[in-house]
Amino acid sequence: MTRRPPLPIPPRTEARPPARRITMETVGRMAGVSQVTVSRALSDPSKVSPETLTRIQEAIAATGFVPNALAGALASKKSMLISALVPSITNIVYSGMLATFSAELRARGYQILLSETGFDREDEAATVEAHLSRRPDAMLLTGVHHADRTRRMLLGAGVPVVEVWDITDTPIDLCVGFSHPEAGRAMADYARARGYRRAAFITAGDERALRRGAAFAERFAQAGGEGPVPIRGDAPASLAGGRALTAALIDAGFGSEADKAVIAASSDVLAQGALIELAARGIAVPGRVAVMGFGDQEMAAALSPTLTTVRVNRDALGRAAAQALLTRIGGAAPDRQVIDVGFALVERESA
Amino acid sequence: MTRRPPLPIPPRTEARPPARRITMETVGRMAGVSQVTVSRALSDPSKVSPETLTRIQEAIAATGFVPNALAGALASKKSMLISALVPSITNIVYSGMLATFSAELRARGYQILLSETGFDREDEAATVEAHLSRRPDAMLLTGVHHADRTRRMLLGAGVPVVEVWDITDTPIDLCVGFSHPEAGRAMADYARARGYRRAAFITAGDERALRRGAAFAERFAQAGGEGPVPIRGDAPASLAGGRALTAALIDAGFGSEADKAVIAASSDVLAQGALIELAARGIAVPGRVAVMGFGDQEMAAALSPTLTTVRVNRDALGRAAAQALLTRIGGAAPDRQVIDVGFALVERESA
DNA sequence: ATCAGCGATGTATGCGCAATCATTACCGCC
DNA sequence: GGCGGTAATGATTGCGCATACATCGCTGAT
Repeated sequence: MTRRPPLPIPPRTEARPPARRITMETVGRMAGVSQVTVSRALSDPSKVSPETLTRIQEAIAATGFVPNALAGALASKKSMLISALVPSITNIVYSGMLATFSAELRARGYQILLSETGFDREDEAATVEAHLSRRPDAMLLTGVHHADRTRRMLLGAGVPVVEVWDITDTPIDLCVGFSHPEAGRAMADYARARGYRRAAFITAGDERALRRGAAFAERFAQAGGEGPVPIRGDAPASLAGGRALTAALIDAGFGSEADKAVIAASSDVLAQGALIELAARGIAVPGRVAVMGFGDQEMAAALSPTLTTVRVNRDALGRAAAQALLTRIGGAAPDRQVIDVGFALVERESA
Repeated sequence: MTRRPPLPIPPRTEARPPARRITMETVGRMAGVSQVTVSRALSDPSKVSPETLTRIQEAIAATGFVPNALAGALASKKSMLISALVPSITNIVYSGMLATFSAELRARGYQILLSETGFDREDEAATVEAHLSRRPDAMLLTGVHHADRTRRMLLGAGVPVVEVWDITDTPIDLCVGFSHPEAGRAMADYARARGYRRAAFITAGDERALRRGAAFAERFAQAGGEGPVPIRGDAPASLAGGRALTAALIDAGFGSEADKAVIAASSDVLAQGALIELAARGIAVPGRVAVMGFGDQEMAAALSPTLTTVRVNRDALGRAAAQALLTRIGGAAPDRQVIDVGFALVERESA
């Protein structure tokens, strides 16, 4: 059942008439002043007499003049552009942080140049170079592992940089995030404290998720958990992926014994997939198999059973990143180069 | 249980040394050629002798030169920037389309200037103006309802524009989307065809969702459905919202009779919330109450029961929008101003 | 009366590049 | 052997604005 109306549209718009270029010069002439005065009227109206200001504003309204920020940036060496590189904008984890980050900066007059870089370092380097050519006033990068060339370019350009979603002792410049191994260990500690004796970790393929998984597995074993902790998965996080990974675990005998078992996931979406698969198989959660997520997305509290997960404050992260950059742009040395925003284990019904 | 390590960081980085400005002039001097030759080497290497090219490339590598795209844009009147305005980047509906749109354009050397506009028209107008000041080569807008000022600015600027996610007979320039009333009616027709006698529509507050809801309600009644069709909701789409709206409906007696009843949602997320609430109340889906979603997100097929929904091809939408703009930028009049990408009703278990 | 000081404006310059036009050397051709 | 043609390069200009500096008229203090 598909609709695809043909919709015959009259070709109203031919090639557009070449817009007459309106500049400050044009506006100034119309208002009887010079270009500089128009510039001043826009950047600091208090420097222009009220009558002149009025005439200029009328001329702007009459012509529909919109200042050319490219020329402005070239002359002033301030682009009012902030560049942002994230692995994926369809992932709520990044888009949520970005939304706050941009809102914070837009309020200060900055605009956002955005690129997705996937999870590839060379790709990222090329994107960084492309962004640098726009002379952004600052740049946001995701993660702390970059190609050497990326570091060199950034250092050479002298642009304020903030790396987010991770922390490191050797930031390029600024850094806002939390420790992924710590988070993995916190999940393991929680699982052991609740008495789960066997565990599995299902994960997406991204590097930070894998580090959480590795730390989880190591700590769970150290803390007296039984047997090796299987780590499964390397696809993008999706509900279907969570279901499939869980199905594979169960089919392989995971959770079949009387032992209390827990499936830890690298994201709430994967965890949700696990919940669905377990429900479909009639396996009680957390009675027979428990489930832990990561991220504390909006849906975590709305699922049934509600999802025990790790909360990372995306808003705080985005806001801190924006503030750190603004401080840096302002010329001040920020009080801290590395800001650990931490995380919190949220106990709910699923584990 | 919260971790927030103090992490004392040595203040390694003081104010950065002011980067010595490297320009084509600098590079040229080092390579023993003029600025123009460097420019040519970058834009069309075939115009430069192989030996010269080598020397220039070495100089570029040695200096870490990155061309200034602001100056380039000013001189050439081509910014290689595409501006995109979406209501929300955290909504997969828009971010999914955007991902394809940007990928398509990035492959052609364009970069994306992104802003969220919420659902406010005046806000949008201000953002459009800010974007126009960067002299983008084209612009993407969401929806077809804009402030008069927005239309005027855009027309005046002569920038190629594509409006997405909706269609209209009076596009600003180009338009790629589908008919929301048609989609609402298609949902109603399907529901009636399946024999549901009573219906409710739960919705987010955005204008397109409301138009789908209105069309659904009208058609459902016309097609012999019983009683008025309640339309509920005006919050952002969320799982919790879906649960709450569904709970309110059930508490009000909806679905309590022997009549076959269906809850139609303005998005898959709301529908998922409905599924969860119904499951939590032990109400059989679709036996007692059926559920229909909208969007066919990845999770729709992974839920249990799987979700009957309306598929809109986000990739196709983003790709068509990008292609239409590229054609326009190339100076050609596109064969169609309005492209209806249609939609498809996907029949699954929930209705 | 005189001059420093201030408000309001203008002139001149250059940001870094691309586009246009000019120049040079060298090639083959009749 | 002179000429048109081409490849490789350079000189010049200006995109539209912000910045630095200059100018002008006026006020108030001395």
